[in-house]
Amino acid sequence: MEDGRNTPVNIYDIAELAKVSIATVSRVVNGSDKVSPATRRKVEKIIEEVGYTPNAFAKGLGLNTMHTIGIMVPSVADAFMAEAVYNIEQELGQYGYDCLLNCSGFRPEDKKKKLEVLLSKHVDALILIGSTYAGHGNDGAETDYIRGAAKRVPVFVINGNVKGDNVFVTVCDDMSAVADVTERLVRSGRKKVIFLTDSRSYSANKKRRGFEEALARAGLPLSEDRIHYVKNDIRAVRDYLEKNPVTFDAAVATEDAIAIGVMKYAHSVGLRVPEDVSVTGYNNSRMALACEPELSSINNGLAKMCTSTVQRLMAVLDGEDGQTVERKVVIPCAFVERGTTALGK
Amino acid sequence: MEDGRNTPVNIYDIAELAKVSIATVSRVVNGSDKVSPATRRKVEKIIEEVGYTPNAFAKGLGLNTMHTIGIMVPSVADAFMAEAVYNIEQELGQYGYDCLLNCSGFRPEDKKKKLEVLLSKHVDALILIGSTYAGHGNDGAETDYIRGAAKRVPVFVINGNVKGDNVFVTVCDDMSAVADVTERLVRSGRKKVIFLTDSRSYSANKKRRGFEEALARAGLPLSEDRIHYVKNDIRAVRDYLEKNPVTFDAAVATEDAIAIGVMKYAHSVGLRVPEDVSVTGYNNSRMALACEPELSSINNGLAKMCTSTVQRLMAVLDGEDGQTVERKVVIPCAFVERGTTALGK
DNA sequence: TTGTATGCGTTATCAA
DNA sequence: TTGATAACGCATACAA
Repeated sequence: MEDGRNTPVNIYDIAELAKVSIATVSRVVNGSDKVSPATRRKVEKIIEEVGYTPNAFAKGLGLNTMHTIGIMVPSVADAFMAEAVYNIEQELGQYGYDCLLNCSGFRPEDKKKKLEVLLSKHVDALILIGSTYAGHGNDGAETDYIRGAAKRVPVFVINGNVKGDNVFVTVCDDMSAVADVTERLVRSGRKKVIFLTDSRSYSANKKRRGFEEALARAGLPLSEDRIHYVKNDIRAVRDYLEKNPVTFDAAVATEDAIAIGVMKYAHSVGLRVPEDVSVTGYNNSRMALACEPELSSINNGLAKMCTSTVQRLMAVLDGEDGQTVERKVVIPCAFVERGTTALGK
Repeated sequence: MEDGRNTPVNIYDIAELAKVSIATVSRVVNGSDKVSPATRRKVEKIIEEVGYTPNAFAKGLGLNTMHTIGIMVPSVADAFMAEAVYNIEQELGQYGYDCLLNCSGFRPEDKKKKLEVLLSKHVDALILIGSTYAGHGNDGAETDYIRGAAKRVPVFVINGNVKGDNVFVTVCDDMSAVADVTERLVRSGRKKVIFLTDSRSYSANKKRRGFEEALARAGLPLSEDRIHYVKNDIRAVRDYLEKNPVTFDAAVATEDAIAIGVMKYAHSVGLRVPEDVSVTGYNNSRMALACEPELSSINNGLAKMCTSTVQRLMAVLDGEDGQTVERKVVIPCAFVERGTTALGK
């Protein structure tokens, strides 16, 4: 043991060296005011000298918390998820909580398994990010595993609607956002607006409904070739459109990458953006600034969703168990117009 | 307590209900083969009925590990960091380890503080991602805090070189990669290649040195206006070039976003890519596919760096303390040519 | 194969 | 202001 590391020094060692009881050491470490200045200094000196650090597991065992929140996302490599995790991590840090991160993928059995892993580590609460955890937005069997988890700790879902006791959700108003932008495209003179998405999740379905209602309000037919399910991948979307000829003069996409795929297609067949076709993306990611022209995109208020989630999480942990904390919060979206549309006011 | 949640059931409860000792319950839970099938079934039945889960803190206290690795990045909102975290999380999960994630920012005092937070949670090891943690790549005072942490647990640094006992590093061969691509640009007939970076980190300095050596080998002068320090932001780079007129026919950037900023500038002043100017990026991120034409970029072998890191981490935790595990691994980079260069073979 | 007893390192209660 | 001691819940060496 000459390398200096792995020197397990505990509260008894400190007590012995300082010639006090472990209770006094504990008081010093935790900043109790029931310690005389003299003994405090004495104990602090020893602690400093031997480099004592309290054992977090023992502390956790006694207090029944290690101030850790479990975060689950399908993949943190996705830009949207990454930003969500970043926001949440920063906010939780402010309150002295840390993040146990878990990437579950999209397969239901994996989600369940990973959720169990997180729970087994005795986290204080769970935050699930992404509409993939919400099934189709109801309280059906597909989200039973979330309600199961909520029997143990409070569960917060971002961007998905799940009903259940001890389950709190934060969503954005996707439907209105898509309806608004679709309506504005039509009013600006576009005759054939198409809708592209990569998912049938709760969130994607809300967007689709917004699109369909806007068409209905405008008295436009909802033909089959208005709706397209594609992969969330620039090249895949371009290839899809090249292989499946659809004529359109505006495209509403539920992901920025999909929108850029549309732009790539337009470029390859000689259509000008926005003169010949308008394109709108979703999430207002950094990618929206990478293409040319820059992509108009819907900002879904991610930062606000994260802030609200963490605030309510803290309220719940602070013991406001029950009705005082909002079960569901809806954040409005904002359309950020750039060069791929010309909607005017 | 009628809501079913927060029902603390421990090993003693199970033992009592199953009429066995806690040792037997423990054996069942941990899959020991020293249990008769009959008692196993009996105990499992009770566990199932009352929904018993072992307390992770108590387990951690006894075994002195909770199988958790601390991950530190400056910001997980950055695409490169996010992908690194994703890779690592997936790999660690295979070995039954979880990630405590911490975003430190770039300020030295914050890095130290956050590192302390991670250590205070009694993680089994630390992984620091990004050359920002490496200072200037030496063993100077600026990285003392890392060696300090390494006195407590093994520390793994990705993309940065730090010397120290119990410190393991994984880097990519940035210098060769930049030197190679610069050389090829010159050979393809470019007269004035410029270099753009956003940092003076260990990694950025290696890239700069590669650029300078390539110029030297080609017998080209290294005038001051060859090297440019800019912000890692598309618009900022475009604005910078518009305000600081430099003539160039090729640009080597240390981030994809910087390269795209150069493309935006070229577009705004009517320069064609790649006919008038060649542009190369770094990290081969998804953004490289978003611009038009698609961006040639250097793939820094992130996936391989992560794999190597986790493998060696496991080796160290498995008790191969010492010399058997490689202290430093260098991963080669690969140039991915797309539409912004025309280097040929 | 099963049970008993102890240690792991805290915090908190209660006396002094 | 300080100290002794009991939880906290588990794993495990040792005994039976």
